Amino acid sequence: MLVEEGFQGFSMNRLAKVCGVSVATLYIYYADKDDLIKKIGVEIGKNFFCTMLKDFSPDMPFKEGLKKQWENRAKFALKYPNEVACYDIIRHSAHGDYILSESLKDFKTAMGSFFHNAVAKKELTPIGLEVFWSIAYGPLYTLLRFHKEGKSIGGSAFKFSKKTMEEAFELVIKALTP
Amino acid sequence: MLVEEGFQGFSMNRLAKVCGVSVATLYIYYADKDDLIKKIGVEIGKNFFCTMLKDFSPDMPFKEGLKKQWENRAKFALKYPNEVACYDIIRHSAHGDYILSESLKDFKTAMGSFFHNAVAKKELTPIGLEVFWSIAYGPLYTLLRFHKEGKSIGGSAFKFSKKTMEEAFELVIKALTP
DNA sequence: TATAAATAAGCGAACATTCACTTATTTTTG
DNA sequence: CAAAAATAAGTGAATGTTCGCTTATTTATA
Repeated sequence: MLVEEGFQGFSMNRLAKVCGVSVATLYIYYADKDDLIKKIGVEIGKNFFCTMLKDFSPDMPFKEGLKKQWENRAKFALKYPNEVACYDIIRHSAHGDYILSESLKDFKTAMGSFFHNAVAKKELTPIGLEVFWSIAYGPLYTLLRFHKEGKSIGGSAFKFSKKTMEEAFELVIKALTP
Repeated sequence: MLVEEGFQGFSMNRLAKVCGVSVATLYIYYADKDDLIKKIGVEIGKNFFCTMLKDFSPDMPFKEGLKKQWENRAKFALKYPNEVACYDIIRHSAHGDYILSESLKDFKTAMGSFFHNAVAKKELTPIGLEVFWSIAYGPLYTLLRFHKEGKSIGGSAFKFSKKTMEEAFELVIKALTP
């Protein structure tokens, strides 16, 4: 409902009707509407970041590790487009901060280590953490947004593919490695 | 109101009260709530993309042209944070597609020319348009999002600066130029 | 030019509907 | 049969929207 109709079309009464349960039943499992939204957001976020770290270790060689993260991220986006879209909506709502801080908890430590390891091993140009992040993931996120919207800049049709991803990935590596 | 309280806290009656007019007056100028939101979104979007093209020409040398776009984009984000945040909220609502297609109309032609010119002049590695866009602007957008949220990955405080922007920009140029 | 007619702009109060949430009752389960 | 789970049927408050009416400005008429 959130994805298809946005926050405006999302209400407890309508949700209950669609689910085939009474409104009151919702309030057995969730304290209130905010609680429900938060819990959905956190649940998606947990899965999201858990998937991101699959077969990944902060000790991996930089290029290999980043590639794995791109693959995991892309796989999740393609497999669960609704969940991703829903997460995006909730993150852009008033609960955004809470959701993010809650779901990033485990993820951020792993990423911090990965970054510092790579710099120490001289596999990564020493730059600010934010700049690193923006170059390393910004392009991927942009491509996935194009895919979600079904079209790229200019309105022409676009579909995310392994080939597109690898083309972008090589350029990112070119930018980040000494 | 949209920025400070989100879609949930935004109603026609409250808007009218804050504006110091009657609710009925709003309906003289806007057909309904959706119409009002759309028109605000399109207005911001038009300004947004107009600013992006200030002092820019598709014939400029690639590096110079891209730098100008980065500067224009960053300047707008820092000067009108509320407008940008509002635009972001509306774009993530049910009206997102309409707003985007409406405000991108003029912008996309200029960007297409810029891209093709640069490839023809061999100032830009020949790649897919979407890959180009993702590398060229993805990092900037990511940095501006960090700035808006006031913190970067991991929760540490972050403030967008010219220095940060230039560090990222040089890496993007490194990735995109032959 | 003075006055009447027409139009534009705005308003408060009300409309039906929907909202998040609750209570009192019934059904299911162990 | 007792506890837990689910429900139907509400609650008042808030929602988007409209109605009948007033005030201010412009245009047309005598």
